[in-house]
Amino acid sequence: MIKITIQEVSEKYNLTKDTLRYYEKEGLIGPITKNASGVRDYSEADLARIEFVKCMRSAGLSIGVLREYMRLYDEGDYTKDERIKLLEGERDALKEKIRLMQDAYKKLEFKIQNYQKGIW
Amino acid sequence: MIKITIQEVSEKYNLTKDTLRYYEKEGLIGPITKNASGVRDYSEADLARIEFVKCMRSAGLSIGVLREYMRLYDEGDYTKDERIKLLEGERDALKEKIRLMQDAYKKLEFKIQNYQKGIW
DNA sequence: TTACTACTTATAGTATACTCTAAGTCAAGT
DNA sequence: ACTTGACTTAGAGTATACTATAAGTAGTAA
Repeated sequence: MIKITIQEVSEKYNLTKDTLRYYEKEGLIGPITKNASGVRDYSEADLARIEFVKCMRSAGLSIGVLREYMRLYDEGDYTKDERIKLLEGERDALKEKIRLMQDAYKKLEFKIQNYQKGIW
Repeated sequence: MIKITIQEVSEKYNLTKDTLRYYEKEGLIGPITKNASGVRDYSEADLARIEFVKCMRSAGLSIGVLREYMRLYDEGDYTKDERIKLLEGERDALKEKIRLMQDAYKKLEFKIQNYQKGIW
């Protein structure tokens, strides 16, 4: 009866079962359908959303922002513009973060290459 | 008598005074010399280190890693190889993080450009 | 001298994102 | 029937990085 268990999802995306339940509780994914015994059965759509959430979390988007985005989505089509604005804001913040990290990367690389000349 | 106050450093680097004292307590900077009244007076070398720490923090290097690096530095020249290894490790981790963020950036950009086609 | 402001310390509190524990349920194998 | 193992929940605990509070000191201006 159960097709995709939390165990399988956990292994596929390298997220702990606790994290998957936590994301669900926080409204980032799901609610996941459960069988008669209350056991979760993930759909393909659930998996696609998990992949998206994982990707965004790895880029530093907060739980709060992702929850807000999903909340807007659930509110209906009329929130589309607001959702796009939210995504644009996150995209711009991400761009700046990437810039800072690339700057740090260059500094680290220089420091490693010229270590003897460094102060610390 | 005092040349560079915590107030000035705070404004120059856009770090709160609390954060500057916190970094010092955690061994990331200083110890900063204090005048007879116990008030901090930052040197140019202190500032350079603060700038480095700020840059590395903005890239996500942890307090723990930066403390460890400074601890090794204080231990002496013989820790040089270990320090370089530490920096190389952080550089590689940073590279991977930049990759993940660029991936998320592209996904976000695509989602924004093709919003109507998206699922959420 | 008094008032004000900026500094000091130690310690407590907050935000974020998990991560773990306890107690219990359920289905399958022996 | 019993044991095993994976699932469930609610809620507590942890790690990281600040951030705020309280109580006190020191220097300056009126």
